[in-house]
Amino acid sequence: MKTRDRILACALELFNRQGEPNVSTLEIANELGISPGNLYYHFHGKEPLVIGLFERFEDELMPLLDPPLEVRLDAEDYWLFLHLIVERMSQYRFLFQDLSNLTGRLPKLARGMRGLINAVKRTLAALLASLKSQGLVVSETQALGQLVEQITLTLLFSLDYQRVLGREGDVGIVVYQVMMLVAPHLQEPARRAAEQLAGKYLEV
Amino acid sequence: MKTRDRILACALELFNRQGEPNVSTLEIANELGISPGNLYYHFHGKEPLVIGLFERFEDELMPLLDPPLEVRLDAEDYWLFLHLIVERMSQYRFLFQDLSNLTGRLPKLARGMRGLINAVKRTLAALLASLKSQGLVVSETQALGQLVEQITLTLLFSLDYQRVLGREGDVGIVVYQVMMLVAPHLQEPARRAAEQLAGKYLEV
DNA sequence: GTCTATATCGGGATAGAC
DNA sequence: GTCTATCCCGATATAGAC
Repeated sequence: MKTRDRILACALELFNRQGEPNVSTLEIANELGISPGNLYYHFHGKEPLVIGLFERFEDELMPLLDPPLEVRLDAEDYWLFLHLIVERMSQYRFLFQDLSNLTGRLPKLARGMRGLINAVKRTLAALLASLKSQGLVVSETQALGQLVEQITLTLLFSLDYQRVLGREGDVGIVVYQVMMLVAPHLQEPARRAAEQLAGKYLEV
Repeated sequence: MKTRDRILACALELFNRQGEPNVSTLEIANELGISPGNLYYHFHGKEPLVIGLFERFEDELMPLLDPPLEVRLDAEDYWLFLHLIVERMSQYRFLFQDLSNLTGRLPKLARGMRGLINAVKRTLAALLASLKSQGLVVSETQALGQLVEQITLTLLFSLDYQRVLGREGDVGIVVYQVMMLVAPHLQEPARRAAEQLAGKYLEV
């Protein structure tokens, strides 16, 4: 494994554990057992490091956003889709712990993040539209647009929310929250099923 | 106005504008036209400053959380209540821009914040229960519990969300989002009314 | 590519005069 | 209470040897 990659991996680990603002380049170098100068040779500071990690995240997430919309999909596909996204986000959770700061400090990151978020929203909307066309979803288009916003907000901040409350954040609770968010918009048989299934997610 | 209060006011201003991590005590002193030493005399660093501001926020918010539950209140009271809370939060928005970091760094703040959040949740739940007892709200208790969580999450992070998206965050959009969150749980006449009224909030 | 050593810089902290 | 003048420290940056 190349040093460059080891640095990225180690930085990700430390950022996730302690929060990006609380990790210095020196700390990363020490943890890896290399010199600060060496780290600087590969990455000129923390910013390129963060950008590098974000690009990885982007590369890993984008493929998940291709919606297989051809055939009829049901609510369960929706949950699976959400689960995959949340899973991936939690691997790079430091990006979302300090979202405001990071995007404020790094305009490049801000642009990239906005692009990603929009891609996620498009996919969410497409999936919802598909459910609606099958009669599984009943609400108006306006309400569904707002629902997409709510889901996105929840995806971005739910782990933070859990952390602030002192619960340790796990992936399951995010999926649970989103399911409960969608449930009121579902037609009655599917609705109850969703609420039941959501409960299962909490226990895991 | 005493120096101590001027410091607090100025710090609040700068924190809100630039984000707490991006403001140094030196900067605050310069802005005020006093010396760093003087500032240090009043507040030994940024932490007591942040705590001081939080305590003010607490004092201002708590009175709003006394729910006047005696008489029948309708959905409109709910919106007003939300509006007041959001308004107050936006005056201390720096607290929420870096919630994770701040609560991570300052355990005292974390405790206080959790207390406040719980108080808000209790009030939200009480109001919803009141609406339900009048038949205005139809959903199950489980769903309502989850709704309270969602509203709280939205209150805490919606401004952040707007900022990340590049829209400048205003108070109206938060109220709008929360209203749309509650709407699906309302009985039909009230529901449509809520969605209509919500639209108005966007234009302001 | 990697190391050691040093330079630079900014924020936080503190002493002592007024 | 307020100022000036330091000091300390950690983080970033960079030069030059291996």
